[in-house]
Amino acid sequence: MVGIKRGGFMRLSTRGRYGLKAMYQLAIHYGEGPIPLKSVADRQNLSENYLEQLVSVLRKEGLLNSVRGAQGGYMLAKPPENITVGDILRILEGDIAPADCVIDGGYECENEKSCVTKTVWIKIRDSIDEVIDSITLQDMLDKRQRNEKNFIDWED
Amino acid sequence: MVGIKRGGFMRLSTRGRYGLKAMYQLAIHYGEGPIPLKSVADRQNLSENYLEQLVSVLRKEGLLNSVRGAQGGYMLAKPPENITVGDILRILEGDIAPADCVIDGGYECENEKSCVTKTVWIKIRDSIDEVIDSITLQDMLDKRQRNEKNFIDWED
DNA sequence: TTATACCCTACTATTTTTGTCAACATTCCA
DNA sequence: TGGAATGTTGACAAAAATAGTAGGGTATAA
Repeated sequence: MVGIKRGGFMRLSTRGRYGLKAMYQLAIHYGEGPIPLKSVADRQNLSENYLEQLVSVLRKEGLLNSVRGAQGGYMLAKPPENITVGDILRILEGDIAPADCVIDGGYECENEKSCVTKTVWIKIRDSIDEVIDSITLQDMLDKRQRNEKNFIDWED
Repeated sequence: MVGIKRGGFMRLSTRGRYGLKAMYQLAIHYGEGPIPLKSVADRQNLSENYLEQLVSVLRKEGLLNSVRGAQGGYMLAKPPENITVGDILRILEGDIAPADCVIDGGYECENEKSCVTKTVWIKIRDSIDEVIDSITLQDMLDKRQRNEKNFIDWED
């Protein structure tokens, strides 16, 4: 079984996972001015340096604004209802693509028109797209509201 | 951008991709007796040794039967309509899991009950499950039938 | 008895992931 | 005005996963 075992399937990397958690946390504090990344990293026990790399990309792509210096930090560049999970994941992880041949403008295999497995990858891709594009940060905040009874501090 | 760039997202490894292609090819020849793996590997320009590792797992899990010796080969252990894409991918790639915390019996994070990002991973997982469990090899054969005008030899 | 083909295990090269580290720039506040 | 807080950037590196390669063994048909 060497070279065969595998941890999982369709897994997101930490980039997407940490990134979404960070964005969610910033959404909770939307409207409160800049939030230092250190507070986000501490809460979630992540490397601040590593998270910084992710957040930096989100800023360049226009999802976050930053304020430098003391009392600075990061904040959402748009209201939570205008940012979807898909926006975040695509920036951090790239396009959704079970296989190369379903990336727009990407590699195409020789038998493009009749490739049957490709139709499977497309269905998978479309179904993921539908889910992540339909959930906004505001939806997540609403969900949190409904969970308030079980609320645990570190989520904020 | 160092350490930041990434090829894609929710990508299958070659294990799942090659494995499904191989199973599809064997489905095409279902009922014709054992098909040598070499013919499958040649058609798809894959390493026979590598494909053998994948196919070996599929056999152990009961999706394939094998016949050793000259004129031997592999064949589906069940009719194509009784084998789903999900059966194949789960055997080769493991359980579907955008994140560890959504694997049954797997790791659970501290704030289990109120974790909002987890609900996102669950929705993604369920939507993939629904797609791959609903497509059988027979469905893929039917699709091929409808594509017959564009039919290209190597797909067989 | 020989060629064909499955069976099994070990090894390795490459790529991706997941960070670390250090130097620097900007801003606030005492 | 100076230092502490904070964002900005790029180089580097350890660890894990992926994608094979290699080669010997075993069973069977012809």
